[in-house]
Amino acid sequence: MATMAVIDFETTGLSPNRGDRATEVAVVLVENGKPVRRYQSLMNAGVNIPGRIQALTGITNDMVAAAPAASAVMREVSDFVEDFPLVAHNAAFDQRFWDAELARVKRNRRQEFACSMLIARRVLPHAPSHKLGELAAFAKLPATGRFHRAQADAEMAAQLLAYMTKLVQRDYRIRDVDHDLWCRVQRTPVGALQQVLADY
DNA sequence: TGCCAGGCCCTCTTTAGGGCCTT
Repeated sequence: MATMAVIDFETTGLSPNRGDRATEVAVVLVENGKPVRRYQSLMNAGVNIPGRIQALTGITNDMVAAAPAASAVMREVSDFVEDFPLVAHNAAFDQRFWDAELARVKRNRRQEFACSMLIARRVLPHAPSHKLGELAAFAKLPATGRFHRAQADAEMAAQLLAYMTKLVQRDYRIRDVDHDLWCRVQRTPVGALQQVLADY
């Protein structure tokens, strides 16, 4: 099975278009559902972190002030990710920050994102919520650390993906559940998974 | 203090509105 890169950003807010910046990034490279390499770093973008965000993530202005420059971290994590296809929970969010922070170091994204939240809505339609933490509890996944820290959330998203991989392998007898299949799943209309995967 | 964005998805829909997710 090809390698996938599960990524998570912590940021100062929701929108890079409104000046929000990344404060931490973590990537877990997974093969056959198992983590094989990890990258994590706080990053200093030289901007203030609002108090409510510091309370949410536990990442303070002092922590980020002592961290490497955002530009250096983005070059490093971009080299780490290479061309591996990306996965994130609510990937539209992480994709916006990945693209925006890469653009600041004159780089471009070279691969597609799959979204574990869109996949979970289809594979786990009866979960009470599709928040990462709620899905982790629903699937009884082992704890990875403090929620809303990049490393813990990337590890949890990787575990969730492995959990959903096993379900699809079991229910549809598809041996090689790869990134292309996940992209197909997230484009599948909600409720139509069985029809779409039955003949895969 | 409360809000901000953007895309998906459902419904009391499609000439729209609002909840869910991410920080």
